[in-house]
Amino acid sequence: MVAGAASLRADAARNRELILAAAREVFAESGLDVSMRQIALRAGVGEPTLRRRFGSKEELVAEAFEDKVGAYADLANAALEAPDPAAGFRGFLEKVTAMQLVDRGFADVLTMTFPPTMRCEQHRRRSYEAIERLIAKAKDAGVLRRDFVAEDIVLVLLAHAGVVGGAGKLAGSFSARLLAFLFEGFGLNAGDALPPAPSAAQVYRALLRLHDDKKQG
Amino acid sequence: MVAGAASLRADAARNRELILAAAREVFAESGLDVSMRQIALRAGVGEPTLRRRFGSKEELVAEAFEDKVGAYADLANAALEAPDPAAGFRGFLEKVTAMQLVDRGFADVLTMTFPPTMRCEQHRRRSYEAIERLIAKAKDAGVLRRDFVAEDIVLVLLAHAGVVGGAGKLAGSFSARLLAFLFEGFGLNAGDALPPAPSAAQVYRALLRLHDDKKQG
DNA sequence: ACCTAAGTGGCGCACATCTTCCATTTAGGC
DNA sequence: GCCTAAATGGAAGATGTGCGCCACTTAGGT
Repeated sequence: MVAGAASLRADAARNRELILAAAREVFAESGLDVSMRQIALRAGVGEPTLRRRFGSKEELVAEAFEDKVGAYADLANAALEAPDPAAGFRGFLEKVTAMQLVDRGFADVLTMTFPPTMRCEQHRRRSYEAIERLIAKAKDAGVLRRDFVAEDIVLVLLAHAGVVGGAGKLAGSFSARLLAFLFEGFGLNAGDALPPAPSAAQVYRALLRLHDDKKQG
Repeated sequence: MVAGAASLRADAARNRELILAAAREVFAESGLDVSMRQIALRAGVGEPTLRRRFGSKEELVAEAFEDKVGAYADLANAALEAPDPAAGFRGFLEKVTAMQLVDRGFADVLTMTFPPTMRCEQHRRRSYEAIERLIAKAKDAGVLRRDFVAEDIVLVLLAHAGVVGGAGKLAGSFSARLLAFLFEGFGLNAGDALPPAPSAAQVYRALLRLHDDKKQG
């Protein structure tokens, strides 16, 4: 087979893909804190099989999200092509946070680092270079405050992950509002109107739901 | 005894306080995701004793943080007295986020809600009223954007909790920088310089450390 | 068709957590 | 000082998790 580990028997390779697909599903729904057993169950294979293919959860996570981290790096590079530096920079953050919004596992992956040998980490480094150039371009165009640094992107991803992880059904609403505040703080397109805020009752219910989740797991 | 549950034998009441003190310590260090056993161990009591006094972790958390949530509400009210509305509002958020910074458990507590009967929740409601007035005052003084709402405070607390929870040793640095960006986005004291950013290498190590933490537990 | 090695998963082990039961201990009114 | 009811924690059950053994199955070259 073209992909994956070298010289794997056909049925084994198929199971490997089943596992990766299942892992992507489960991680997206429930974040990275799921048991290997749940993933094996979803994939329809036994636990030992999962463990044989992926020695640790770290390996599984890295491989399951390799494509998405690659897409993340591609996004950063694509943003460099945008004619308007402000729109490019802003669009990049909007797209990335949207990915965090629909994949709780990916939100976590974006805020960790892997051993440098993994492809995931190489994508991350590739993205870093693009991001630095993206920032420089925006600064040169005068649309981004000059004391902004590439590490602030990590700050954004951490803050956004915290919001989407804790806001339950209001994640989308809070996400858009956080971005609006931050864009304003970054010096991008000053004076824009905020997206609508949730009501106090909605917030109360959303935080109560989060609380119930913690009780269960 | 004056405090706590009614008509508890002296030794039982003492153990109750030991448990609360231990819980505050452990929660502050490691967040709310610690086992009841660890808390019992730290308190020097058996698990069944802990469970008898506090039927669920929810109760224990609520009581352990009651004072801090009360202090939070007091902060909001005290901020109303500040002569400068901008400084009052800003100082409130700085103090609250500082509390999140030194107490990982409190950071989580601030972003959940409890059943309305608990004192914790009553403090939260008290704080909500003060915050609404604080916001109105700042808006009237023209130092806060008019589309800001009280629910955005929750947004700040969620985002900040995400940052301090995920940044490891860089929590302080990231915290200050996030606040600076948000204050700018809120329309407070425009044009301030940012606090210094961490280096790329520091960020890499901090996120690697977070990653190791996840591997362990 | 057959045979061998790769692949598989049921089963059991070790460990951590939450929960309950009950024999022992101890506080504090008398 | 005694005696009772309150309080305690060791021990054991139930569940969920990571891990390894080993007999069974099956792919795929011959």
